Parts: sequence; C-alpha cells; structure tokens
Amino acid sequence: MATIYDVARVAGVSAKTVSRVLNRDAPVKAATREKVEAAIAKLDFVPSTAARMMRSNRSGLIGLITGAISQTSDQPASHGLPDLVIVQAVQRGIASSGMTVMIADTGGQSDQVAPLVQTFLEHRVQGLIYAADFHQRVALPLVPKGFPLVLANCFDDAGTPAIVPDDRRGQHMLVERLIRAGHRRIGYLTLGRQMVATQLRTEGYRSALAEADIAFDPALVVLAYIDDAKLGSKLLWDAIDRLMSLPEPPTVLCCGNDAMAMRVYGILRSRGLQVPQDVSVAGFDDHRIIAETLYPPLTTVELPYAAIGARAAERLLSLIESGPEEGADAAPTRVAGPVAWRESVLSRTPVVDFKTQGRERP
Amino acid sequence: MATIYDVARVAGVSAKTVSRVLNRDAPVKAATREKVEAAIAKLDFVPSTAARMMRSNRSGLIGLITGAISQTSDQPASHGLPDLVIVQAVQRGIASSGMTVMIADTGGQSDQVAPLVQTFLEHRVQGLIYAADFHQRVALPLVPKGFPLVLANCFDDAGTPAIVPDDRRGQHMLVERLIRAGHRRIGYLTLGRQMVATQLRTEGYRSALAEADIAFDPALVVLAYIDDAKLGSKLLWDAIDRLMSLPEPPTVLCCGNDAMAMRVYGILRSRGLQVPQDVSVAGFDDHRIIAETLYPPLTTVELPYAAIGARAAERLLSLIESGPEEGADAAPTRVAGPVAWRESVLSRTPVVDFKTQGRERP
DNA sequence: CGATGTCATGACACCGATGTCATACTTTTG
DNA sequence: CAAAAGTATGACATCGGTGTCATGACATCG
Repeated sequence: MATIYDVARVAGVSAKTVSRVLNRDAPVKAATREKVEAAIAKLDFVPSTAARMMRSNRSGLIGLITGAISQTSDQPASHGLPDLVIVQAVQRGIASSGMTVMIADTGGQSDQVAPLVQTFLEHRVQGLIYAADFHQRVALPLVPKGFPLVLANCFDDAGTPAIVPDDRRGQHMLVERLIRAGHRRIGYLTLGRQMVATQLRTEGYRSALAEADIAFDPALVVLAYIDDAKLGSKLLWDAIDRLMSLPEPPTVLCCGNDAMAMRVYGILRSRGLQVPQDVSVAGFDDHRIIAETLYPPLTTVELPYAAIGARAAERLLSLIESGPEEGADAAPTRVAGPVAWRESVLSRTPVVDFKTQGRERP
Repeated sequence: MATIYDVARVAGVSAKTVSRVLNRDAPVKAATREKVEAAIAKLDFVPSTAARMMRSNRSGLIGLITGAISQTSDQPASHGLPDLVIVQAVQRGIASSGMTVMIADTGGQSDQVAPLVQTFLEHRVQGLIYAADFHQRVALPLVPKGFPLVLANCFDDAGTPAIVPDDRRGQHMLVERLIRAGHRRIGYLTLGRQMVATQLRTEGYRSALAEADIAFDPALVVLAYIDDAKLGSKLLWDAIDRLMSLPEPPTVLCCGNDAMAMRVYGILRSRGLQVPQDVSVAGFDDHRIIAETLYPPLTTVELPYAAIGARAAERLLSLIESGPEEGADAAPTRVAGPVAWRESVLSRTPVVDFKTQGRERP
C-alpha cells in the first residue's frame, strides 16, 4: 500500500504538503493541490489510521460488547434478537459522529468479557457500550475507572450510565389504555417472577389500576412462563383455565410478551373463544413480525430497542466529549415505548366516567 | 496511557525486553519477566495496536458491511433481522481466529457504501464481508481488486466468493418430505416472483414433484405476496380461496415464509378449516419465534443464516491466509438448511410405494 | 584451554502519519 | 519603499511499538 511519501514523491512535493491536502488544515495552492490529488488517485493511496492515531491518540473507535456479560446463568439463552437491534441502532448513532464501531460477542461465556475488553483497549477504543439481551442487572466488567462506558438494556449497582426500557411505564400506559377502552377485569399472564421486567411491569399494572380506582385482584395475575416448552405450555393452559373460570373472568388478557400472546390466541380459539369478541388480548415487546402478522393484529407495547441503542450511543458520545457528567447519574435512563394499539383489544362501550363515579362515592 | 518505555523504566530494562515479554518471541530470564510483568500491572499498561500495526502491517481487523449495498430499491426495506444473525455468526467466526470485526451499516443508503469501504481501508482491515438482508444479486462495490471480499446472503456476476442459502434444495427437501408423508396435491403460495428465492424455490418444488413422478399442476402455485399490508392480505385470502376451491384441492399449503404461514393459519381457521386435520401448512425460514410458538408448531425449512455467516467468515479467513483460491470460484457456495418437521403437517396414510407404482405403469 | 555456540539483553532505525518551527515568497501598510 | 503581515512550503522530530544487529556472559566441545 502506498504511503504519504510515495504520494509526495510522485507529486513532487513534501510529505507535509500531502498531509495538508488530506486534512485541509492549512492553505495549499490550487495547482499544488491538484498535483497531489492526481498522485493520490494514481497510487490508490489511502491514509493509515494507525499512523495517524499515533500522533493524535484518537482512534475513532467505539467498542460494543453483546451477549452474556455477568454470570447470572439463571436466565436461559435468550431468543437472541433484541440485542442485535440495539447493535444496529448503536452503530448508526456512532457512525453519525464519524466514528466506527467494533463489535464483539461473548458467545454466552461471561469469562470472555475480560479478553474482549483488553482487545478493545489495545485498539484504543474511546468508549465502550455493553448491550444485554434482556433487561437485567449486571455485575460490572473490568474497565479502567473513568473510562467512558454505557450500559444498554441493563444496569448495575455502581451507577454506571445505563439506558433501559421503562417497563413500569409501558405496562402502566397499556393498562391505562385498556381501562379507557372500557375494560375493568384485566388479567395478567406474567413472565418469570425473578425477571426485572416482570417486577416493574407488575408495578405498572397496579399503578394504572390504582389511578383508575380499580381494586387490585391478585387472582387476575398469574405466572405463565417457565423455560421449558412442554411444561410451559401446560402452565399457560392452566393459567388461562384459572382466569377464565373465575366468577368474574377477565375481559382482556395481558401477556408477558408477544410470543406468549400468540400462544394465547391459539389456546383461546381451541376453547371456542374469539379474539377480541369474547376475550381481548394484549402483548408486550411489539415484536413486529408477530404483532402485525397475527390475526387480529396484536395490541402491544413497544420495547424501544432502537431508541435504547440510539440513546446509548448519544450518551457515550457525550461522555467522550465532555468527560464524566456530574449530576443525574445514579438512576438508569428509562426509555418508554409507545402502546401499539391494534385490533386484538375490543373497545367495550365504557361506563362513562366510571372513574369519577368511583371517587364520588363517600 | 502508559507506554512500553514507561514500563521499561519502571522495570529497569530496555523497551525491547518489555516487547519480548509481551510477545514471548525470545527467551527472557524468569526474574526479568517478573519485574516487567509487575511494572505492566502497576502501570495498567496496554500495548497499542496502532503502533504495533505500523511495523507489522497487520491490523487484525475485518470489515463487515450490512444493509443496502446496491441500488436495487425495487425491494422493500426488509424485516431487518436476518442480516443481524449473519453479523453475529460472522463475528464469532472471525473472533475465533483472534481478529476483531468492525461493522458498519449503510442505513439503506447504497451511496454510503463507498465512504464506509474507505474508512475500513483506512483502518487497514484485512478483509471485507458484505451481508445482505435477503438472498439477492448485488452490484459490486469498489474495492481494490485482489482484496479479500466475501458476500454473504447475496452474490454478484463477477464471481466474487459468495455464500448463499440453497433455496432450491431447501424447497426440494421440504416437498420431498411432504410427499413421503403422503401428500400428492401440494399447494404453493409464493413470495414476489422477481425474488431470487422465489425462482429457486419454485425450481426445487418442481424437481421434487418430478422425482416422485407427480405431474406439475400450475393451478397449485399462486403468487400470494405483495408489499402492502392491505392488498397483501386480500391477495392471500384470494389465493387460498382459489386453491381450496379447486376440484381437487391441495392437502398441504407451502408458504413463502413463516410469517405468511402464520397468516394462513388464521385464514384457514376463519374458514373453519383445522390445521393440520383439514389442511396441512408448511413455511420457510424457520423463524423460531413463529414456528415454535404457533399452534400447532410449524413445519418449515431453516434458512441457515448462522451457517452462512460462519462459512463466510471461514472463507474470508482462508482468502486472507492463502490468497485468492484457484478453482471452484464462479458459483456461490450454497448452504442448505434442514427441514424442521413439526406438527403442522399431517402424515396421511400414504399409498405405499406410490412412486414405484407410478413407474411400473407402462 | 581457546574456539564456538547459545542465552539474555540493549542500541538504534523504522513504520506512516502529523505538530512545530523555519524559510522563501507575496502582499499590505504607514 | 521598507517594515510588517500573510501565504505556501519543507525539514525534522515525534508518536509507541518491533525488526535488525551488536554485545557480553556462560556453557559446550574438540
């Protein structure tokens, strides 16, 4: 590969002048510039970032780590996709600042994190992002303190800048919307209890009910997911059985995610119940390929992975530019996705101003 | 950041000795090594790839480009996921050789390809992979000729090494399997005709029929996809109407992809037809979250994205090591995914040895 | 025992850019 | 018109490692 000296020789100028043409950081006579540009084209010269970096100490690189980071291992290998959406969004955000993203995946081995970080540091990345495959608490990997680092779709106890989905608000908005559509008995089929998302969403579910002065009925909330296809299926059938045979059965079933909602469609149909005429169904994730393809299309809440990735990139860039920010550090940034309202939820002629009525009772 | 000279000073040795400790490329006394290692640890020294690269001229970097590459634009923005699975597989394959992957996404702008390639060249990547979001023909971007380049999930007319899914064989295997299960009237709801995959799969469909001496009936093959939600839905309804009201209707419907199969489930149910008792259904892609979650689980063909990514990485590494390979260059490498046989297809008590019977007829 | 070889280490140049400073040539200005 | 200011360019050191070669200390061998 040609060097700046080759170009200088061919163009009959000094290397420094070629550098000036490349960087436009000092005036160069038009005639000289043309000679240099001709030489560059002729030699297929491409400047070396490595050499450049040696002086400037700025690599223009960002490191992105995906896959298992901490040894939780109580969680199953995920569906494997959401973090990739984050990757894409991060890449776009970073690219818009002229930097380049290097990626590495732990392949599920949390002990791979250390060597990956080392490699990134050797490349002198100017910042690191870690993207998790589902909303979780992680134990921090080893980076030099003060090094720009942002967590996406996860958080830690050390106050590292983090961007996470606002599960609480997402579920709250969904339930609120269901109530506005006239639903009062709202069933909730949850994912595993130990998941961060489940806890937060349950809070959102309850707060929305509370805001509308609807009493929380524990019988309406049922664990309906375990990590085993066969048992999981039975669990879901039983959960629905239990809910639908309540004295006052729910008019809508909120599901822990869209895939569960898809199964619920099938189960309800097998029981002769039509969606949404007999029971409404709502999901979570806005996994488009499911939500839009199901018939009827599924009402759900978007898990804003793209927004999370974009925010993470943004945050990291600002950390790099301005150094560690002062305030507002402790809590993760929560990004709420909108409710995607589709035909799987029936609007029941609502008892107008039910809420006010309730309040007016002494 | 500390340099090798700082380490040398602290350890009381020369820089070169530190280098030797780092690279283990020459004998160093145990006592000296320990002093050096202590100094490295004390200073948090991390060697600079950039400086290293200047002498060795090997960056240890691979460039990966995703998103729109050529200005076809007749194809809609894809579902956006498959290429990310390829990204992950490529990353794993490359990482196993100790190299690092840099990624860039065109964000749908094919005119972004040139600057991205330029950036990669500036970083002195040792090879490039382009991963497309669906099986397609692409027009080559500008890379120095002889530069290691592999296409994944796409191919060009210039004979660039390419890894693509074997759509023909995939569909062939599926149909062959359906025939073995006793099906003779096999409906086929295709994706857009201009898609490479559609053409190849139709060939596979026909060849499997031919092998079994089943006459090809054009009435059984119907275009059922256009890029418009509303019109697409109507098209699919009509297609199914047409197929099911044939004098001899199909006993199984092959769908262009799993999402279509999911819709077909819904449509069939609305018509009072049970899957698979009344009609069997098969998909294509093995989009797990759909295929495994649908009830009944969907028989489909895996689109081996992970394998494609892995093969692409492998191929690129061999190109880098051994230089341009000689023979077997022209045709893309085709990777066939297995048939995922699930409960959406009914095994009809087959007319035993129908095939032989057919042959024996004069 | 001196010649030869191996081990352990250091001095120094070099990779390919850019920053600093010097210099020659122009143009502006009092 | 000379001094001051601006323009265009080059020489050279430098960034942080590694390759080459030299050197001194021992071990081995005929």
